[in-house]
Amino acid sequence: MYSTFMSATPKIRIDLNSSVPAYRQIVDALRVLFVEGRIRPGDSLPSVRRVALDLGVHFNTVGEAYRQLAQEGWIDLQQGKSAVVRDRGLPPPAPVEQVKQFRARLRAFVAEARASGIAPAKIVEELKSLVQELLP
Amino acid sequence: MYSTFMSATPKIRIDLNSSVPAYRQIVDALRVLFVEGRIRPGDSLPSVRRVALDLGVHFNTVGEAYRQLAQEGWIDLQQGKSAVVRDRGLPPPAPVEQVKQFRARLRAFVAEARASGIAPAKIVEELKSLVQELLP
DNA sequence: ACGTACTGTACATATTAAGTGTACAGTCAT
DNA sequence: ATGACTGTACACTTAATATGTACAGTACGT
Repeated sequence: MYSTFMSATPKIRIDLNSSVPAYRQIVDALRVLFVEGRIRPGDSLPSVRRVALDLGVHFNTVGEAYRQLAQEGWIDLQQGKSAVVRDRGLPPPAPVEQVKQFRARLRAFVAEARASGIAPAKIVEELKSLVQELLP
Repeated sequence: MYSTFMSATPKIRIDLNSSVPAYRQIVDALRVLFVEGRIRPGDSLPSVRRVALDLGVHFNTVGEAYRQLAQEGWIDLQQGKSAVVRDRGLPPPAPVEQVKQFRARLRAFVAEARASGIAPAKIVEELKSLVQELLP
């Protein structure tokens, strides 16, 4: 029988000094891997204790992140088994209100970057790079 | 004597149901106005009570936002006077580490948008729009 | 069948962050 | 001086986050 394994334990990094809570950083980091296809349906995630050890947080913190991801439809959780990535079809199209909110938050984000001294040229570079990845 | 006045009270909007705290939403919204030059050095901000009333929060919450902005060098605060926007030269160039962090957070942000059902085309549109504003 | 070692989970507690209420102190115009 | 406006300080409540500990399901070897 083939063993279920993860395509190399995904390495994520969080900043314990950040003002954004650890469990949300974990959710964000894993969601990036899902969206970008670096972890795929059928793969399983490392255990909450393993991740907790790697990141330096309590395993319940990771558990909360996993539950959040389950609620978003990214993974299936079942007690005793490891968390497995699930095939989450296309999400329903977002309402316009949410698009507006996205625009506002994006602006705030870029403004913060500019304010912190990141050169506009650098920012443009990053934005363009993302555009490239999204187009094809 | 000329009255000190704000170039039309800047209207900002926050989401009281959001998971990001109100005072930080206020900081973010005002910083956008500063960075984009919609509020300029010499202008004064509406009082903490005025803003609080508009947004539906307590004035101490606004006060905390103002103090944060003062610390970032955007405004001068003095008891008894209204908050006045200050000329904050160019920020010192950000270290590479911070640029990396910007990239990561930007990715997380876009991933969240995609996951929530915002069409990639829409996202690209917004990104390009920002690039346009940053280039000239 | 049983034990062992691994999964995620539930819940009480501790800690920290965020928001509020109220009183205060400075500025300015009248 | 007085009144009406500024921001501020601090005690307090509430909510969010993180942890500690005990539990329950699953897989696998014996």
